[in-house]
Amino acid sequence: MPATSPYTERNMEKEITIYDLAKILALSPATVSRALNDHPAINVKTKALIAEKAAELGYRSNTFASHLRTRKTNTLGVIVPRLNSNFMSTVLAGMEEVANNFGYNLLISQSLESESKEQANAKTMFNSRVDGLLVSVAYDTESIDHFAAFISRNIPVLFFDRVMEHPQCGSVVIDNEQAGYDAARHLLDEGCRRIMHVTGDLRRNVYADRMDGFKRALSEAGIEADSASILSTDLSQDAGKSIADHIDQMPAKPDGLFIANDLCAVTCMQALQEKSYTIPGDIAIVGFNNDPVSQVITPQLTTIFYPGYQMGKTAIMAILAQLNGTKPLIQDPIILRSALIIRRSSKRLGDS
Amino acid sequence: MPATSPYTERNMEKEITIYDLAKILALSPATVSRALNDHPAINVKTKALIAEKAAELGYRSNTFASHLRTRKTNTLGVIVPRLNSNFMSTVLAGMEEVANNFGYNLLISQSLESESKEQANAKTMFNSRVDGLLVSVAYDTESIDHFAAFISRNIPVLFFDRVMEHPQCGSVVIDNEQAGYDAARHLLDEGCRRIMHVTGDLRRNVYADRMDGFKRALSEAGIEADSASILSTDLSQDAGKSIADHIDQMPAKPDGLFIANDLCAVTCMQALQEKSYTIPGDIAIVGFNNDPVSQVITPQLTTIFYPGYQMGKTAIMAILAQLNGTKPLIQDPIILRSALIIRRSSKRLGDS
DNA sequence: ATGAAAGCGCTAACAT
DNA sequence: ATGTTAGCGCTTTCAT
Repeated sequence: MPATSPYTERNMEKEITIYDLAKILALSPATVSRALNDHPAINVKTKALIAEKAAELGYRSNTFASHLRTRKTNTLGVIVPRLNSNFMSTVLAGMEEVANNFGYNLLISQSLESESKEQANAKTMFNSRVDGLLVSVAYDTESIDHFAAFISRNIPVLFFDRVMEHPQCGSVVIDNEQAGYDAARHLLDEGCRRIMHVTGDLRRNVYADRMDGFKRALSEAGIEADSASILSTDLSQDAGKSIADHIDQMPAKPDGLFIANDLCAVTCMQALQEKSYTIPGDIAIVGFNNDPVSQVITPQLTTIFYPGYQMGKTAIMAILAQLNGTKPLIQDPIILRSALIIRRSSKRLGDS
Repeated sequence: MPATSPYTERNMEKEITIYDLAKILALSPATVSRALNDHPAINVKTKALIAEKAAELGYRSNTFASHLRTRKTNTLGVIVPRLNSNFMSTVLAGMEEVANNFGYNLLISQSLESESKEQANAKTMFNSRVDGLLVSVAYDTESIDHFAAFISRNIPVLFFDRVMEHPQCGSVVIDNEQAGYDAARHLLDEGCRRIMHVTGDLRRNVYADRMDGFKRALSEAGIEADSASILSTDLSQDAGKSIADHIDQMPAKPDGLFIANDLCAVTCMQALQEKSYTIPGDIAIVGFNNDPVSQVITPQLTTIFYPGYQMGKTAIMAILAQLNGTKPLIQDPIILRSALIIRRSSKRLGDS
């Protein structure tokens, strides 16, 4: 075999094109193209003929030629902080299901909680010409300038869960303020009076809002949420241990603990138990996310149910609606229902 | 200016092409293209000039035109049974990291454990012209004909975790047989004599191999692994409960239990505890995967560490090596190390 | 070191 | 209902 150009070396089987099909069937490429796209003006019998031949010869549409013409990619970009959390992978599963049903592909990348990686991801997405972009921002993201290129080109950008405010961007969230309120209120109802809240980076809406709800519940109960009762951490498992140490050193220990993440809460709970604190007797605990671990720990962890799958599905539907012009722009955030799930880790009063 | 659509007036930033760049700089498109691709024959100063202007005008390469010419997409397809398991999302996180470093994108889809969905996914991947395909097959996949199109076109297909045998396809796995052996052997060492194994669909290598290892350990110990001691389920959480019911009804109950999935094992364990069995006293339990829940359950669950992140990274490296011709074809499966992690759920003998 | 020109495969006016 | 034709923006011979 003679030396060939770099591209012919790898795939030896020739690709069938609409020209091949056209020639074989003595039709024009245009007719073939229309038939393959189910254009109404094409005779049903012709369509059938073409479809059959295409299948027989293993024709496959060249999406790049198509995209080059149509300027549509049928691909949505997704940027998430991490892929490997139970919540996020559930969101992605929901997204994938809907996107797939509507003929869209997902280009997924993770920022690893870093704004600079997020910027790089955004750039890649932009160059990949995604039709729309779904983002849950990183821990330390300050600005959203890296999405400006999308916005100025009218490529829809939709934030979910960890959202940023922008007049041109939709968002899908849960009511974190209410969830935080519910959690704190529940602890109050169980008789807790010195309640501590462990939260994440307060630049993120999810944590700031939960804290606001927490404070509102306390203030309604006439309790001052002083700064000592709020601890901002990275909500990692390590943080869970540190929190237990911290509590152990406090002169006036809390009798209630609201931690904005189940994994962190569970680690903290175990560390406290090792130090011989009883849960919920000494300290009642509420987590967040309804992660599988929350049902496995003893005692089972009271937590907030977080509709990840539905959030993923909703986000895709919303951005597709925007793409198809079904809805001009979803101004207001779409708010999904979350719910307090009461389990043993917080039940201090009778009734069990 | 000719009549245009109402939208062109405002806000539609025109896409800059290499032709625009060429015209502005009084160069040819060819030079611009070469400069942008860092071709050695181009003057350094020219390159700098072009790069600067490109940045200034917000030029972005049209990957479709590029792909149309080069027949490379820099995209790898990934088909997994489900996105939302701790193991799989960890694998994907590893894949994404490496792929990203090498300038590749990931097109991810889930088969939802169904062969027909897997076939549809494969078709989409094929039409998307992925440069390579990574697959962990569905629960019920019988044939791999749906990957034939890739193989015949020399598009690398690499299986990971749940693999199929094919002379042209590489694979990345752990030594499931050895892991199964280790698990059973450990239970034997702890004094168990009536050991039961709960497994998944035996068409899948991961389950068949673990079972083989299990049987080998038992037979070495002179114990017959009769059919009654092996239970094939879907390894779901519901299955975990059913298993507990089943055991509760057995006349001669097992004193050791090896369940090929942590989530299932944990649910089963909780159900057994509810029935007042003590773990490990009455029944010692070993799971599989080292899922976060395994460290949270009381007593903590002995399990097999499964290097998900590394598996993801390794799989991408292997397929890229094949793509770049660095390695012609990885005939033998790449086997990653797994490890038994002994925790309290299986410690029946002293030493603690 | 740079340029001219020919496509890659498809779609969509604009014909007929 | 079908055909003609002109690009979409890029890369890469082959020339200079």
